[in-house]
Amino acid sequence: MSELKKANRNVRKRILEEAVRLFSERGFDGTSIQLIADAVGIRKPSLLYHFNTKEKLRDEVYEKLMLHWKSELPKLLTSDTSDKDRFTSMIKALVRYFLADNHRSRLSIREMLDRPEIVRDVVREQLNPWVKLICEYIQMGKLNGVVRADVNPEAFVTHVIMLVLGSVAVGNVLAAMFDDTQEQSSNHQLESLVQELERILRTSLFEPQYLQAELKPEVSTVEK
Amino acid sequence: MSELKKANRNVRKRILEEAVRLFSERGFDGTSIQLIADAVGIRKPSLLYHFNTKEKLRDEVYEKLMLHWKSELPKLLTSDTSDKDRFTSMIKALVRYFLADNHRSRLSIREMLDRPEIVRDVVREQLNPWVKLICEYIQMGKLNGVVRADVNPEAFVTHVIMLVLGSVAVGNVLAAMFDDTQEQSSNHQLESLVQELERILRTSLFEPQYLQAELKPEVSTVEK
DNA sequence: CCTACCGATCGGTAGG
DNA sequence: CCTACCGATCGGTAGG
Repeated sequence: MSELKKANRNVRKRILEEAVRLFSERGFDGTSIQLIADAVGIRKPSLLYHFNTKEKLRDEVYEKLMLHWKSELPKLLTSDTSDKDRFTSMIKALVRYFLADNHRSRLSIREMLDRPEIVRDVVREQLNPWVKLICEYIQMGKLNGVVRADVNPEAFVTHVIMLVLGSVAVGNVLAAMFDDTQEQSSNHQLESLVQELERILRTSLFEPQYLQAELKPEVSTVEK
Repeated sequence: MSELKKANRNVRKRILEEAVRLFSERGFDGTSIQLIADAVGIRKPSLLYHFNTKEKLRDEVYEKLMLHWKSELPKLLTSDTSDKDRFTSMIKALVRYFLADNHRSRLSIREMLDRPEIVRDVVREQLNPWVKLICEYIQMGKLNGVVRADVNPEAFVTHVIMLVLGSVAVGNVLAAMFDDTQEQSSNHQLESLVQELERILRTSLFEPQYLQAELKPEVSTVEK
């Protein structure tokens, strides 16, 4: 019996993996459960045994996305480093997370486009306290003179997330504007995109005198 | 006969309008031609008389998106203002265009996610010369000492587009992170988002001594 | 611009 | 986890 349960859990896991991949590549409406079942190597009704409806599958896919931050944000924000380092490591964590698997960023953006009201509610309920804490740190940075006085903390944080998500999800599509030859190694493109992203954020957040290399690029862990 | 043609063109136009709206809200795969026909107030086969297939309709929707920049970019870039003003007015034009109708930004992002290879090719063919010109201006700005020496022109321009698209398309979804009460006027949210966007770009592009208010916010024309 | 109609595929169920 | 099957909807065509 425990054998069966373990086997079931493995199939469940594989269904979720293929769903993540296909939803991110083709969108929810562009992906039939038949297609997911084929990718896993099972029949459609078997998939529906694990996830009663297509909606349930979607919900679980996105739940997994949020779960990471619900557990990670508290850790990042309660570490006892200086404000400046804390903010820096926040951005690094963001970049690292989405860079490790670019399905995650595409999935996030698609969900914001497809179900804006639902994402609004989830984001508000789950992220609000942590994100407000970040803003308080930025405010403290202003008082310290580390952070520029004209920064709008809420809007700034929003743009940080937007830039990271955007760079990973569609960065190399937009960067094609500059290819005059054929497509070059998109990995190098993404790397310089992330480097410039960090420069932009660093420069626009901190007062000039604190502008040494707080945000060293660290893009070695590009994968998949 | 000319009466008929005029009537036909009006229906065609209305089909395109509803397609733009529905594709941007629900995505291509999430929008049936039946749904579009209903919105226009005609039958499905009538829609297919104007656009032989659903793909043709999609193509024309996105062609309209590109056409604007193919005609606008040359004008913006050949105006004889200073480099600094030129770059500033570029960003203003970007913001104004996408702010005027947020379907445009959602549509653009969706297409980048759904058909990355096709968008790559279109973007490379249509935008490459103009976007490279922008980079040359930034390079000149570096030599003048107006632009910061550590700017990566290509990556910077990519991020500019990403920030504008992202802010208009999903800005108020992300900004919900900060609502602790109910949803506040999302118009005000978007306004401060754009203002911070311009601050970030200005600060990270120009050398400090050229940092007066080149990019005055100008968000009064929010519509739809 | 319409009615009438098509095969294919959609998400999902019955029953084992 | 499977076979067999369901009604509904998909994009599209014939013909006027």
